[in-house]
Amino acid sequence: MGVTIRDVARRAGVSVSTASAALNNKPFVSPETRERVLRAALELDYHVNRTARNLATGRTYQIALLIPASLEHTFSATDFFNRLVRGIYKACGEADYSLVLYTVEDRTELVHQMERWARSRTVDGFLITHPTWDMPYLDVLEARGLPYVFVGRPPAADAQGPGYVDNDNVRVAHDATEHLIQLGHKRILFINGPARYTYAHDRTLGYREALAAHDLPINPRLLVETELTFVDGYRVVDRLCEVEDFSAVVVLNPMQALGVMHALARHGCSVPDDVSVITTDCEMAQFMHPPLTAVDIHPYWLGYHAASMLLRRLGGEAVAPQIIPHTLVVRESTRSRTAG
Amino acid sequence: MGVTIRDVARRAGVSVSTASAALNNKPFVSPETRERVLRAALELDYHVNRTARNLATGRTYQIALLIPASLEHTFSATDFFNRLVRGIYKACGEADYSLVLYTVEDRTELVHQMERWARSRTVDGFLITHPTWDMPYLDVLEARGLPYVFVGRPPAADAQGPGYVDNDNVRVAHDATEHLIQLGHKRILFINGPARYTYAHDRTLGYREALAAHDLPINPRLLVETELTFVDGYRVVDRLCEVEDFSAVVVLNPMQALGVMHALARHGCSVPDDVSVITTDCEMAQFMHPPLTAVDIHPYWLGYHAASMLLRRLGGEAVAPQIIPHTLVVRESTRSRTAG
DNA sequence: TCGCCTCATCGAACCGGTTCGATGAGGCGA
DNA sequence: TCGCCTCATCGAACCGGTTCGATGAGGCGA
Repeated sequence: MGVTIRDVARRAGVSVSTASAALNNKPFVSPETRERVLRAALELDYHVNRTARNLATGRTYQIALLIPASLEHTFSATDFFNRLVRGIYKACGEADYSLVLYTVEDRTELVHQMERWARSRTVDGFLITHPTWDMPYLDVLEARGLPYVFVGRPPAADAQGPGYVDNDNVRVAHDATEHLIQLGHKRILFINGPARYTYAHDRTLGYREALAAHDLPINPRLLVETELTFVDGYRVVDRLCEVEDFSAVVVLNPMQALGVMHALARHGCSVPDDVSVITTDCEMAQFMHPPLTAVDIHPYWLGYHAASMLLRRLGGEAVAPQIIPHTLVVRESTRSRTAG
Repeated sequence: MGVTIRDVARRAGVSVSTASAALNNKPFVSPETRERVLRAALELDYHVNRTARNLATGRTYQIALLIPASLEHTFSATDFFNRLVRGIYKACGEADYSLVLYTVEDRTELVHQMERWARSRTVDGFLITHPTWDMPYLDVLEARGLPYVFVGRPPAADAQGPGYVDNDNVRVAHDATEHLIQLGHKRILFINGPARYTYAHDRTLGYREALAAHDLPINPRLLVETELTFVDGYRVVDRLCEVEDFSAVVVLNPMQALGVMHALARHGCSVPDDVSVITTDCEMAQFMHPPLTAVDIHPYWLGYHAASMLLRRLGGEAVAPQIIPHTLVVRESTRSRTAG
């Protein structure tokens, strides 16, 4: 069945250790010997047994993507996860790494499960999305010396910490808000994600900064934190429509945005005639009625660079945080306050 | 760093082979010895090194999910892929298997890439979605003796073949069409997926059967095969609106359906007042204007049972094809032809 | 009491690589 | 010509498990 390195060595007339050295491009192998070994490998259709190599080197050439269970349903309806995974996959493929998927149904099980994953040594490192302020399972990774990189800014984002790739979420929220202010909007509802995510903190900051820069008052009742589902977005607008006055909504999650659109429609508010709406981009956004103005946070590149960063760390390199630029895509859901 | 089975054996005062036997629940170990070994393992916090076990047993306890590249963008916008993966993941977790993601950007590279995957022996078996009539890369798997299971009916679906899990696509299309016929529709546009997928063949059959059962004529111009994107759905309706007369559309893919909805809107056709539309279910469907009537094909269970089947095959069991029942979810996009 | 059988345990080989100290051929300078 | 140095190659150990034939203690019947 299997051609082993011993077969290759025999055919090339060298020892196993020399064959190994030749196949791994060690510098001290003579050109003729290397040539002979490589030809023998080719003739025998030899390919390294990864399991054996893993055991000998102590590395698995696999990384895990850890998906917080609480996001499973959120992921379902938007393409953030898919674009992220494609980026990660691309980076892994380039380095001949495999991508393993890890998730856990019950968040309270996460520390326990993380211990099992860490002990099993199935992967060389972890990619962790949506960092929160409290991540007790990181202790497990630290204790076992398993590297990890965040997609999103971790709580303690110092240069010494683990690497991360993120958008500048202060500016993401700032630019979305600024876009509406430029259109003449003054009362802007900001629907944020749950406070447990670090990005929610940053986005609140960006929203406040944009308003402050134009000397606009901040109405705390127009600053709402809620979960990331359709129903949560719907409820916020449904509740505030009657009691608060606003002409625009910043809702930087597509599922929430969908809920917002429906609540507005139910209350007889037309988008963008009565209320402008801006969200983060997903494939669906361009097909909505009306097509949604959005900030594209480029999940593919978040994934690609996060994976690349983790692979560099596995190679022993020091890494610095990396910021992926976002872009504003103006479509038809935002309109000048004074016009039509 | 690592506690090995030799440490456990020493502490328990037995040989390594006895320790291994005890830890693996072999029947010939005496109860007292087993007890001593397990206690030693617990005290030392021993856990098997999977890589070493893999090398010794020749198994990796990992399976791969192969995603056809051509579907990447389709997956992005619907939750089929996410639900499928969650089901697969669940089954893997129960058996302590890991899930590895495989895809390839360029379909012509697939055979070549499959050879690399097969040779690397990173996984014990493959889960393959969206089988087509021609899958040359299967020869690679056969040659290497790597088991695989399909999500979807393979071309030669005999009992001896590899296992598969699928909906009954004849009935899926039949039931969708029948639902419209029951509402009084007679001219029903059927937008199918590309003919290269086996399911497209089955669904055409179901559509034809439903019409035939009610002695309704089949207009070949109302039977269209096209790719699975928004634009494809849009184009079909955009083209046919002017030249063909139909009062309902069966479009069993959410992205195509979205395109259909937009094309109908652009041509001034109201759903469901002028045209009824039925699709396959995704989270988005319930949030559309109007909420879409849909056939739920239960991707979670497709994934769960396909993975379970593959794991059973890896355990040496023979497996039989399995059909996941679909369910009709009536919402507001289908309406009686004579009413309102 | 002796011989045989059963069965729990053991030791060594093995899975297929990598690593590292030892070896020895060849070239150089004196 | 001799001794030393360089460097390509080699052999053995190792990674951490599993497997399988060998072993030997204990119990049984004659």
